[in-house]
Amino acid sequence: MSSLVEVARAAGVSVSTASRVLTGSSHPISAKTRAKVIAVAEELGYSPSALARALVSRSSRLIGVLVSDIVNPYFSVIARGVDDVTSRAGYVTMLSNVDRRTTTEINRLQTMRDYRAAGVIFAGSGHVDDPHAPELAKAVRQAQDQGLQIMSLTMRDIGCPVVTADSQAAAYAVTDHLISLGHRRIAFIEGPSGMIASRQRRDGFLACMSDADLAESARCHPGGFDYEAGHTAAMRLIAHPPLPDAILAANDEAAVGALHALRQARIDVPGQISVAGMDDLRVAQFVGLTTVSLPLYEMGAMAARRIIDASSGTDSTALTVLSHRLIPRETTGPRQG
Amino acid sequence: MSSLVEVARAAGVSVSTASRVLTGSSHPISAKTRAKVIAVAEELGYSPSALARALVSRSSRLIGVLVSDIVNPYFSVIARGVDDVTSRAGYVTMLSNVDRRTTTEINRLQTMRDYRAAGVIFAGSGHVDDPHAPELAKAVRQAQDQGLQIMSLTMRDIGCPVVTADSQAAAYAVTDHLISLGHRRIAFIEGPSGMIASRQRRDGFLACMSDADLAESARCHPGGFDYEAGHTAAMRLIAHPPLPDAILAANDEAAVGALHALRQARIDVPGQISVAGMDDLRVAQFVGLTTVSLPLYEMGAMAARRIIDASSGTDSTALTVLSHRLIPRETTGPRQG
DNA sequence: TTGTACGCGTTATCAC
DNA sequence: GTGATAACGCGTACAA
Repeated sequence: MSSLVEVARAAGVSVSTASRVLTGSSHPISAKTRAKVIAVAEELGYSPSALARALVSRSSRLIGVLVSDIVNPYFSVIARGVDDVTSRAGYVTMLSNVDRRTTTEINRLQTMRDYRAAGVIFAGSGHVDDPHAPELAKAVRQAQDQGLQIMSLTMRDIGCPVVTADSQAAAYAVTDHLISLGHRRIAFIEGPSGMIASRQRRDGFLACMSDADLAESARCHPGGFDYEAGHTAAMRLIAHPPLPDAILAANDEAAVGALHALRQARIDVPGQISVAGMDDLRVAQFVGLTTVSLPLYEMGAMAARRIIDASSGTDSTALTVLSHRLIPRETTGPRQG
Repeated sequence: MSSLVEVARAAGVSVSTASRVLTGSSHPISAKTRAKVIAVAEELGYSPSALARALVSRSSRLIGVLVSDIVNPYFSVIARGVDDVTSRAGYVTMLSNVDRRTTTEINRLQTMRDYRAAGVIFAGSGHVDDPHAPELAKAVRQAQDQGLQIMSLTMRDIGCPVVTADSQAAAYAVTDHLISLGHRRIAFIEGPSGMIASRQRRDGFLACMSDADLAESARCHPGGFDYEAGHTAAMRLIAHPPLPDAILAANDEAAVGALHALRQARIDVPGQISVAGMDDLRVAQFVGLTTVSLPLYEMGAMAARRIIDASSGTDSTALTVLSHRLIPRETTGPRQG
């Protein structure tokens, strides 16, 4: 309700003096007036308009994060990483669900640009051969021209710095783990078709199989990133024997779906077949799923940190790859017989 | 980069005219100039400053939501409900994790007030006998005085409209379901101590037991809202036979923890013991957990809707209670023997 | 150490 | 139909 002028008037000082006190400026102020101003501000319940502040400083302390769906734990962990950094720095996190739609991403980026966000983080992966990609790239460029720091958490050609995990290498690592356990015929349940993330994970799987001279016994099956997809894919595998030695799903949730399908069919895991996933989300812990941990929290946190630091001058690297880690648990074991 | 003045200048018109065109005002404008302005704006990549706009209109199109932890699916579903409504209305969602700390809530509310948010939604439950409650209430009042719409998704005395579910009644409903299956000795694994939400759920359980003349065989055990808490509590139950007829956990995640503890101990569910939870989150579907569905998405969506509507005059009800629904699944069954 | 005055980008009021 | 101009609330040179 009360503005700086009102505080100043009530304290019997000029706006500049009040401003200097309230912003904690280094400008010298007598202890008397400082105390007076602070007291009055407190009494009037003064709330500095971040809007006006941003208007004059040409950049707000707002940081946007674009996720596919915040209900997906993959993204909520990222969002948490972002928010922990932003709020600790006095920034505010703006969240938007884009449901993997590039046009929605463009829209939301535009909106956040309208608010003169300090930066925007693209958390989701793009589509392979996305017809809207150029349009997105253009929107990104415009935003950058206006001073926004854009960051992506996946490899996609939108012309901005990237903080990511090497998901191909991660897929390679779990696959290698399965092979080292003696498994040869390994089925890969793919992610949603057309997503860059899906392709990377599959490529990692195939690369590892190929390097182990097992290209022949690698099988890729259509799937998705959710429980149902994993469940369905596993059901199909069960329906067409022989069962593979192991199943690797493109992410944990699908792996859990597959796991349950196997258990429902009374197939022993890891006795008869091993199962592994990717991401190491909470659900993987719950069911004791072997997986590979991706630095999701750190990706969000680091991207946010970059944006904040960039505002104060530091220049950011174009590509940062954070490391993953294999997490062997109880759903994988040595090959029997 | 380019402001309204620049667009106006480049189009050879006044700022007012440019503004009228770009805001889609009803003010009459010649088709010629309109087209010209639009073309120029497009070419210059004009992005209207939502900041300046909010400054003059004294309210932004920002809506804040305060959650305990966005990684907790309970809250991410709420956040999704909020964001679906806000973004469809051209608003932006601000997200903040407060880790159940009232002082943090106050801080974040303050920050969102600084941005002249249209409203702020408190998603988390408060603490019983919270010493900071008065301070929060005061902060809420100040925010309201400034025009912010404050909403709470739980019953807590902070002086704002509430959109919630009757969690006590929900707990009553699952308990009743267990009783109707013939169970008598029912153990309740409580939520985190000191939370209002925990108390409500326990009260619902106790009320139902009492109404069924089973107050004597009701047992409450300390627990929490997470997997580990449920797991630990169940382990303790297992260590001290006899086992109860059924276990009700304060939420789904704890119930899943308990479920796994039982399975690890080779105790058949629901053969030897029934297990139920509350919330009906995704994990409950996965494991076939009997639970009660709370309208979390709807709560978030409706609260957001209220805020947006209130900005355009409609007055909001003080208390709205959305309905829950019992979801019987495979972890509960009739009492044996 | 304190005060004055301008500009940030819009919208809205009023005049032409 | 169109165009000045005054707010909105703040930071900040510049002056005193």
